[in-house]
Amino acid sequence: MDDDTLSRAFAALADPTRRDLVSRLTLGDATVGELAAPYDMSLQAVSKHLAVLESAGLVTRRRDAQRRPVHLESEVLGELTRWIDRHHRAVETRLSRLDGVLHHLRSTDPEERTP
Amino acid sequence: MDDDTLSRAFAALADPTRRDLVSRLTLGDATVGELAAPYDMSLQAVSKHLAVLESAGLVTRRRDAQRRPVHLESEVLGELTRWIDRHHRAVETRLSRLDGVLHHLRSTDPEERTP
DNA sequence: CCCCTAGTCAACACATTGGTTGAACAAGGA
DNA sequence: TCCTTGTTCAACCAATGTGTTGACTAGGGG
Repeated sequence: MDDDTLSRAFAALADPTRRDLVSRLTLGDATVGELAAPYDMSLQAVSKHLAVLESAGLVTRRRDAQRRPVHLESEVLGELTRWIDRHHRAVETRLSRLDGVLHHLRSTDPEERTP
Repeated sequence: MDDDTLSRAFAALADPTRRDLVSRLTLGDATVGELAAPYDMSLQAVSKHLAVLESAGLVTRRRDAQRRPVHLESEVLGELTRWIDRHHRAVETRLSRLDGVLHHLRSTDPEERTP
C-alpha cells in the first residue's frame, strides 16, 4: 500500500471524534445527521471529519435522496493492522532471538563462552 | 488504554519519516545521529520526530555518555493493533451475519419469507 | 410552487505541526 | 583544561488541522 494512504489513515484515526465515528459505524451505516447528533459540535464539523475519513479510504458515502449514508470500509483497517503487526512481530522475534542467545550463553559452560 | 495515548500514537505514525524511524528501530537500538544520517533533514528535525515518538510511548531513550540511544517499545504497537483489529472484526462479523441472513432468505421457500 | 430537511461550500480564527537556524549543554579525549 | 562530538533547547516560519458561522444546493412533501 502506498505511503500516502497509510499516512492519511493513521492521521484520520489520530482524532478521538473520528475514532468514535468509526466505532459507531461498525454497528451499521448512518447518515451525517445521525452521526452528528451525539456531539456538542456543529454538523459541519462532523461532515468535515467524515470527509477526512473518506479521503483516507476508511468510509464511503452513498446518496439516498437528500441523505448521504456513510459506510465503513474495513479494507484499510486491515492494511493498518498489517503494517503495525509486521513491525510489532519484527521487534518481538528479534528480542526472542536475543533472549535465546542470552539463555545459550548462560547455560553453556564458561570455557565455551570465551574461546 | 486512554484516549490520549491512542491519539498520540496514531498521530505519531501518521508521518512517513516517523514510520521509517520505527522500521529502522525494529532492527535494534540506534543513536539520534545514526537515525538522522539517511535523511535530507537537520538532525534537530529528527530529534523532534523522536520526541514525538517518545511522547506517544513508542520509543524510550537511554543515556550512554553523550549519546542517547533510542529503543523501540512494542507495547503501544500492540495496543494499536488491538484497537484496529477489534473494529475490523466488529464490522466483518456483522457483515457475515448479514450474509447469513441473506443466504437464509434465498434458500428458504417464498412462503416462509412473508409470514 | 413554496418550504422544510439534509448536507455541502466558503471564509474565517486559532492551535498545532514540521521544518529551519543558532546557541547551549553534557561528557569523553588530547 | 580546552576541544570535539552528540544532542537538546529556543525562536521563528509556512503549512495544515479543527472548529466556527453564514450562505448555498439537492430533493422530497404540503
